[in-house]
Amino acid sequence: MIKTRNTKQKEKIIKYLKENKNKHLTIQEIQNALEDQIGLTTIYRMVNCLVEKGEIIKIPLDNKQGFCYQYKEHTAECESHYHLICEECGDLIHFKSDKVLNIIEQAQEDKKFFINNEKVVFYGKCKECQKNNK
Amino acid sequence: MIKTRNTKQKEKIIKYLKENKNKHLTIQEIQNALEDQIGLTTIYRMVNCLVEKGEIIKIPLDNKQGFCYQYKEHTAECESHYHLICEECGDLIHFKSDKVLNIIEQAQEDKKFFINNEKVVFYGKCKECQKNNK
DNA sequence: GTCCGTGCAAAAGTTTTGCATTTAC
DNA sequence: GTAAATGCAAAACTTTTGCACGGAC
Repeated sequence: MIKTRNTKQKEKIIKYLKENKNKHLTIQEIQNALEDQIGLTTIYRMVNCLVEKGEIIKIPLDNKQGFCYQYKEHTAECESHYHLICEECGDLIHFKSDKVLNIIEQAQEDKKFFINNEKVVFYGKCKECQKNNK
Repeated sequence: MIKTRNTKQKEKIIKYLKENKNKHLTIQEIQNALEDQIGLTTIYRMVNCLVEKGEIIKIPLDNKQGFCYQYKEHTAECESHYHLICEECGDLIHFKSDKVLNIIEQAQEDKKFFINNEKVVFYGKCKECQKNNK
């Protein structure tokens, strides 16, 4: 499914994703943000197309079913950021560490597995949730 | 939802999970494996209860909706294993690396985020799928 | 004019909930 | 006997599919 034509819907979805490169958006959030109600079907199709083309990443949510999406960052500033997802509140935090690169190399050597550098996820408990239930 | 009573269903589900500590099972796989058809509802409730009690982990699947579950390993042999999930075929591979511990410490320091050592996921492409589409 | 993209409705898949029945204690 | 666990049916939710219509080219 490769979308080649320029449509108003396509433009608006991509514009919104680009304006929110630092956020991880669910399909619902994308639809709610776009005032002139674009059909869910269209958003799903567009987003899946962008995932296939490698322009955005798809991250599974932990505490509920579904996924969130994020435009890939190509600036130096946001390079090599990883994801911390709180198992309790579902919050998604960016995390930078050059140590992950070593692991990526090791997986390549040990298992011949190619790790997608943009999609490394650590689940656990965020600062706030740690406070709340102790 | 705290299950306290001992029932046949509970016993069988836990027995099966324990016997398959090295596997990541979906709800469907658990149901199919247990000959005397235990209701899906019961399996969902039991599994969620075990997740809450911290006896098993819940890992989101990448290429389709849903989750898989695995009994926590407490033996030295399986300690500190992490997960490689193929974005293409959905295969889940175990991976050991002591380098992850450094990252866990760093997340604690930088972000005050407590990473669940049993739930570290690297998405990417497995050996076979790398071969298949080049 | 052709055919791709959209959006509605419907379907498919996963997980949760309500409720009557069964079972553990 | 009481309260908890089970399991069916139905609901809730997310995602996909079929199909007719509209718009891009």
